[in-house]
Amino acid sequence: MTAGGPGPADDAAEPVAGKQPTIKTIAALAGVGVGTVSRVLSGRGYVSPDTRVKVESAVRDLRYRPSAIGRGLKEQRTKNIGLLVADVSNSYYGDFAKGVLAEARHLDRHVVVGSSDDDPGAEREYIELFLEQRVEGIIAFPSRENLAAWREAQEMGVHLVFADRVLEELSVPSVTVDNHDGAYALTEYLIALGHRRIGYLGGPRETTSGREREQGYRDAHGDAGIEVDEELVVPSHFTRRNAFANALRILGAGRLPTALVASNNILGEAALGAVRHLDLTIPDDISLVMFDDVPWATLVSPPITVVTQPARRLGREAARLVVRGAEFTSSVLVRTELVVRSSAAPPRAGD
Amino acid sequence: MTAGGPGPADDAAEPVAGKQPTIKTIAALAGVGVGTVSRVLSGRGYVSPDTRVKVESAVRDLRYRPSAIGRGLKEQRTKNIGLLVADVSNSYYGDFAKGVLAEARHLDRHVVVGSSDDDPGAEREYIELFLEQRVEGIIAFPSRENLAAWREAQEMGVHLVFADRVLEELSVPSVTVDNHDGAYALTEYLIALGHRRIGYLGGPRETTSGREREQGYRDAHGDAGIEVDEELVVPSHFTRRNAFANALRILGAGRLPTALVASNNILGEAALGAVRHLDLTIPDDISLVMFDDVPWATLVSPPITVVTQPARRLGREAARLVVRGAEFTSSVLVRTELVVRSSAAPPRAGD
DNA sequence: GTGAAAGCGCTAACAC
DNA sequence: GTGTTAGCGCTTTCAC
Repeated sequence: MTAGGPGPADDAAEPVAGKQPTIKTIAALAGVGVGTVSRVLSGRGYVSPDTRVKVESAVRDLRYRPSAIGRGLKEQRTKNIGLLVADVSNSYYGDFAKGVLAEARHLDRHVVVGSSDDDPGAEREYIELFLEQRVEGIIAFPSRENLAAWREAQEMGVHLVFADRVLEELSVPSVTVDNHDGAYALTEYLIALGHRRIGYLGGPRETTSGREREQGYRDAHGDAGIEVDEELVVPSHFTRRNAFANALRILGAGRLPTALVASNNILGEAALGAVRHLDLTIPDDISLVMFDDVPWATLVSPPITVVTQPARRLGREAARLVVRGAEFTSSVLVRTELVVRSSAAPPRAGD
Repeated sequence: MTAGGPGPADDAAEPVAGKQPTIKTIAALAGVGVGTVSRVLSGRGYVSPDTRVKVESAVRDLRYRPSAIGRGLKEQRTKNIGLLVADVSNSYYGDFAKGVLAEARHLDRHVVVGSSDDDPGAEREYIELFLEQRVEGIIAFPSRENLAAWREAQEMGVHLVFADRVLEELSVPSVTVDNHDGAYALTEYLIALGHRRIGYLGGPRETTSGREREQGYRDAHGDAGIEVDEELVVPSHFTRRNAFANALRILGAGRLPTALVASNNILGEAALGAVRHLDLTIPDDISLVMFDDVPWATLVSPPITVVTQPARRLGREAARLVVRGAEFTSSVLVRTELVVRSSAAPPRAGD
């Protein structure tokens, strides 16, 4: 730092591979006690300017970095938070993670990430791991299969924040969008265009978000006095293969629906793929709308009408809540927004 | 575990919020010494079956989880590795991260993630943070601005693995694709179709990958005896706004190129957006090919011809290398693969 | 104002 | 076989 540029040799103060200086090393070099070094570093307590300078220069010379492990042991907690998503490569989770990371950095926290691939076993392992790491909190898209594990984590005093869905048995703060509202808006929009046979490619009914969205779809029908054709309502897992097969199933129903609602980005991708596969034209043969405003929604033609979830913002909120150790009552619920583009049109006469 | 189901009260053995049992607690409950508990848990050394049972049951009763902090302090290292990407929400990095996480889990490692947004300052902070955390290794997409910091990390004995690009001054193992080859294949393919005015929307020339890809584009021209029109070669940062502006710049050049190569997914997205913005038709008005086989490449019409990078596999390899503490000479270089779809066609007669 | 020392949870060396 | 103990790096209390 003093000389500017990577000058080859100052003295004998070069750090050696694998041997990191400890606070004791610094104390010795500065000719003071370890307590003093600690005081200088933390800024707590008084040190004479003279001593301070000596310590600081020793710190620089040896490129000393206090060990988070040593500190963590003493303070009985880390500044780490665990983030558990279903699939890091899904851009929705990616956006969410981005929000978490940004806020975490801001709050001087570090994020250990797990990707469970929707496998409850993997989820469980990650919970266990986070607990062993003594993380300060965990942000997760939880599955009910691990209810007991989540409860235990909570009882151990780990701050929990759930995202997207909720486990009703547990009083855990959450960040979610208004799922019912979003699905309702999408469906209502299609109904207003004149559609009466609307397919619904939904998420698993095991999650609250899956159920809420489906209910939104159903309520939009009910409020318009339209009956839902159960053949057109298909819950699906979020794997690409599964989603594609289920999309085909809807499109292969007795009579082709005139419109289709996909309840997240993976399902939307599958729906679009299936539509293409069957050589159908959007919106002439079928209208398509979906949850999540992914980058490709405006790249395809026609651009897709969507309901957006502010994933990044939800991530930021989650990080804030988890660090604060917020109560259940501080849960964040944000509204979705309908973005109308060109993938839906009135059904053809005769349909 | 014994009773199955979350039975309300066994005894007084319920864990209390915030107070986690330590090895000493277990030892006391089992009526043995802490060393014995440690031996049972680690499986090293002998313990009588009798004692083992007592310890194990105490562990279960108290839901004891050994503290990674305590262990880390003693063993002078953690099982954490740092992963530093430019943008977690970019699906390329997401895929890469997925590979890293999968392999890390397999190797019993945990991953602390940072997202630098291509900001060298943020990158530096993350390096610092990883070092304080005493991570075992770091996987990163490095920027040359932090050469000194990376060197220092290496000197401290932290295992480094670079991805995508390389810092030539440092002898660090890397996982990369054959950048030159990929860009060459893309360009050569266009030339074979008859194109002579091919635009190139590339990455920053500061990175080795940016330079190598551009050189591939140039060499394909050279080998075909075609001169490159410098006006058509535009390096760009990977921000969406920047990329879009640069794409427009190429498409607004003196004479419209008949084809365009985008050197990664963000640039491809921008290129496609710009093409749409100008109301050009692919491939009639212009052919478009790109690096990275993103999900949307087959969702748009016509589907885009790409060169694929096996991001997930690269992530796995990176994790393996970093845990092994591999040498520079174990660097992994994988070939790209040209996937021909329908976004390129011979130029129109007269162009 | 500063040094010495205890103790956080764990492992490993050593004594029994 | 098993208990005891030292010590990992740090913070903090308590004498001086």
